[in-house]
Amino acid sequence: MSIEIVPAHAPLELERFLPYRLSILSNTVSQAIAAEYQDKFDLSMTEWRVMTILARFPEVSAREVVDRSRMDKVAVSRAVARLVEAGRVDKGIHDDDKRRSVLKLSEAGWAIHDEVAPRARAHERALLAKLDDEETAWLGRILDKLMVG
Amino acid sequence: MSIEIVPAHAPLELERFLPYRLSILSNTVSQAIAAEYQDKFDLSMTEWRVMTILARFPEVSAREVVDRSRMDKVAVSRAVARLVEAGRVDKGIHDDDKRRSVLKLSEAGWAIHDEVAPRARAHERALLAKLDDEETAWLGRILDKLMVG
DNA sequence: TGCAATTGGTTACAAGTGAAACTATAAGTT
DNA sequence: AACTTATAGTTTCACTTGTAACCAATTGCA
Repeated sequence: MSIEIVPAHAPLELERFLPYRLSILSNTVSQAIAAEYQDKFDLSMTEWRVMTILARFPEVSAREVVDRSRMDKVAVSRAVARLVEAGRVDKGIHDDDKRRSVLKLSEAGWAIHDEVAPRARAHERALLAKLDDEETAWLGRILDKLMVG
Repeated sequence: MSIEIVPAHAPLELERFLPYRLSILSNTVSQAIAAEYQDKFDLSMTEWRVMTILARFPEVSAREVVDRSRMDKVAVSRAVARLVEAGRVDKGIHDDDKRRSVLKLSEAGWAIHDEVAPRARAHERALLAKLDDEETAWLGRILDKLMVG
């Protein structure tokens, strides 16, 4: 006959706890990528993300950047201000709505983008290199499912 | 005959970019869990993580908390200070090494732990409920592989 | 034993961040 | 048109966070 031992408190095992593992993994990867541009270009992660949005969707407003990036409104405002200040983003005013900004990368902005983007992709490849094709495929599908709802 | 258009800049597609997706997913999940304790117990995420470590490994030093949690030394120091201040952690000094702290949850700390831990686990379950058993198994293995090296 | 190097932990300062208040423009209502 | 409401974006203030400097106890070693 076995005696079942009921633990008094049932602590979480942090290192097996999915949200924690996701957090560690995500931070590790993001910081490795950020290291590619933070020192070299004096660029924050928020600024870099704004730049990637502007690279894909030129001439958008700050609002659209917020919508597309899940970043905070204030964070975007500040990132844009710094990017404009540094001459990396050109900022105009929308013709039909004077509240709206019209943002796009400047030449200098594109130059940075074109240097950083391949390095970012290289990090993604390095990460995926740890997986075989089957695992990579599963990961894609699983993330899709986890991210809905 | 098809004309191949070579994009001038090859921008990242943020929403398919693995590091970005991990970041969004991780933040969404972590914030949902944090919502369980931040307002109710005035507890930061760092403090909660320290508490989970102390729940599993009573009588450890701050150094051990750092080692086990991948958190920053200063962050842990501050979290512990607040937890002690709030009467949730008891802090002693190691017998053989007077630099070392000896930390453990107080009664009040355990009470909070025992209330929050099941809610945290419920979030994990809710997340995994989006996956079937096969996907869950793959996810575990994949995270293991991604997190080594 | 004495002194430099190391380690556990805290403090100080600067930079980053979020919530709320604010400005300016636009849209809707009567 | 006059007035309320909503939206785009910025600023302010309090709080958090990260880096580096720091203090005190311990270890290594000449």
